[in-house]
Amino acid sequence: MSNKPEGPEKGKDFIRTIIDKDNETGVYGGRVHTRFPPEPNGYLHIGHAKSICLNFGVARDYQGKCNLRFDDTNPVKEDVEYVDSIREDVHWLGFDWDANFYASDYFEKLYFIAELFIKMGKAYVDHQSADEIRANRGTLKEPGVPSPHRDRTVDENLALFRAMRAGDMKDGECVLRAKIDMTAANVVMRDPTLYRIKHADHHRTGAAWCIYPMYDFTHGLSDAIEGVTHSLCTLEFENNRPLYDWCVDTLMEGLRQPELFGENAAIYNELAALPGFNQRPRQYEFARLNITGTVLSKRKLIQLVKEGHVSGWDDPRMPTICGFRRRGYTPESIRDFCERIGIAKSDSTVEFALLEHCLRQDLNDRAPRYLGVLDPVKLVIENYPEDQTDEFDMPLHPEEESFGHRVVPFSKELWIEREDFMIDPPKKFFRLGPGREVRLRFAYYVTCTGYETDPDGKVTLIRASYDPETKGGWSKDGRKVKGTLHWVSAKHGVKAEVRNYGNLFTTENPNAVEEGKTFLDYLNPDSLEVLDTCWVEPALAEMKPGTNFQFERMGYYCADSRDHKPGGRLVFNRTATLRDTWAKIQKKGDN
RNA sequence: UGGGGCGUCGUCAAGCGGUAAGACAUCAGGUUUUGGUCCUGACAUUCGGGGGUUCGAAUCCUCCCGCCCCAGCCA
Repeated sequence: MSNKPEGPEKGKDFIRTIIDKDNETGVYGGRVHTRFPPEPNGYLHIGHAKSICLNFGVARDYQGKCNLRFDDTNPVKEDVEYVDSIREDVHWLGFDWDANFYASDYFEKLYFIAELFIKMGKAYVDHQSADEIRANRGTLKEPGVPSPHRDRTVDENLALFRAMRAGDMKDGECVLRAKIDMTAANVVMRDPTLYRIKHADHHRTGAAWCIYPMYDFTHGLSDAIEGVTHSLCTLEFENNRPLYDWCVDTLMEGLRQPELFGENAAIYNELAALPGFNQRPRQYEFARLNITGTVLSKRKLIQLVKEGHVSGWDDPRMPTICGFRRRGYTPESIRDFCERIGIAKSDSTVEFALLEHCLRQDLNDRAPRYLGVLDPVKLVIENYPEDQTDEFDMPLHPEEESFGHRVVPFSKELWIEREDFMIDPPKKFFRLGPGREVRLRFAYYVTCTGYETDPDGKVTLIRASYDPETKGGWSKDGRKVKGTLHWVSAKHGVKAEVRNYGNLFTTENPNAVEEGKTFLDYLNPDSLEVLDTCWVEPALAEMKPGTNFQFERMGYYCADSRDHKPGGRLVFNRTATLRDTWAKIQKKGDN
């Protein structure tokens, strides 16, 4: 299809450029292996989608592999609820892992690697309190001071570490630390903690362990064990890369010293035989995703859920994958978005409008069209016979005939949108007003002959006459109308609840808040609008939960996956509005 | 001079010494039985700033400025 001239591919991100280079030099023998490594301590959000699309996308582009690996090294924060949701969300996004591992799968191996480090004189047990360790770590500008336990003998350290594992010590009594450099300019390298004691049940390993490895120790080694080649993470881990390398390098060095293996030779030989130790993984960092108008930090999302500011992780206003799913976003639109934003190293905030564009582009192609009146006012066609009914065959998609048709009944009394009528309309208003003629979509031309109001001046009923010669919405005489309105037959319409969602926050950047305020002070009190007097065409009564469609002229909607019941209560979520140039014109007029 | 990163259109983002891609947004038109879609056009003489190297610099050197990350027994 593409007949572009050859040459260096344009627009490739820096990571793929690195991989190209690696493939040229053959460091990994052409292998490309990535992993998506979430901690199961919360639900995935759109920021994770960026990482997922990158990691799985790279594997796909290079015929490589991508693992799903749960970084489950902190049992007190993690739960199976989260691992289940993460697996579901990754699948829903359209990706499948070559293997699903857990860091906890490696607890035994990691433990022996820690022992190896001790035997190499590269790790020691420190009995300083957490406070003492912090105090002795120094500051960003001053070096740290060595622990008084830093020079314990190998035998002493080994005995202590084994006692840690055996459960002989209480939480916090001591830790295993890497012996690196207390004066390192990079604070991460000042004898980082490798293992801590937690007498806590783990969601997978139960009570088997009371010591748990730290992220920095676990991550690179897990990558190496799995044969990962390119370990992609976000920018805030740049400072951790030297430690990542230190752990992998130290292990490789240790594996070259069989005299240290002792009775655990089997496990060390197994490790040495893994591809990850001949072709060691490298970490690369890219900028995490920020989107205008929302928050993407786990802490804040948890707060929104726990404090009840939203109905749950899958509240359609949430930037979580399950929130977007329930809102009606398609996986295709999210993937398209992730491709368009690119991968780079500069901190950036993408406009929400881009995501919405991707969504609309996808839904325009695939959403069937229906008629629904959300804020109804009655329209009576005075010259239309009382007991007559027309049945209009209407296409489900304006451009794509393959969507087929459905039949929509029409009768004397109809519901139309309240905002489609004005008693005293301005010149650019193309809709209904006294004496004006408009088209009822796919039905007839009607002319407004009168209206009624209540004492407050609110329109309660509109009268009109129709032209029988315009059946189907065409006029044989070539007469044109400026406006086309959607409608629902009052006699045949079905009642529905519509939930319109707006921005969760009132500010573009809820992360940058005024002094003394929190992001919660910017919650939009009007982010959810529930309309429970809507009338929709009969065909929608049997719609399956989760189905995307468009209410013509109103927006993209989907049947709610929790509350919508075919044949029963109908609940529709607004996924997105249509682009609205009329609203723009109005706004201009106001100013 | 604590260390590590980053600065190209309003927002993302290509570009890697040969004379500023693309997308979103915005604006102006056209088509239209959705004020939708679609189509057309406009939109960085300039790449954080100053010097320098070069026939030629967003790309190389240098100084300066701004922003982000790091002192968890979190990830």
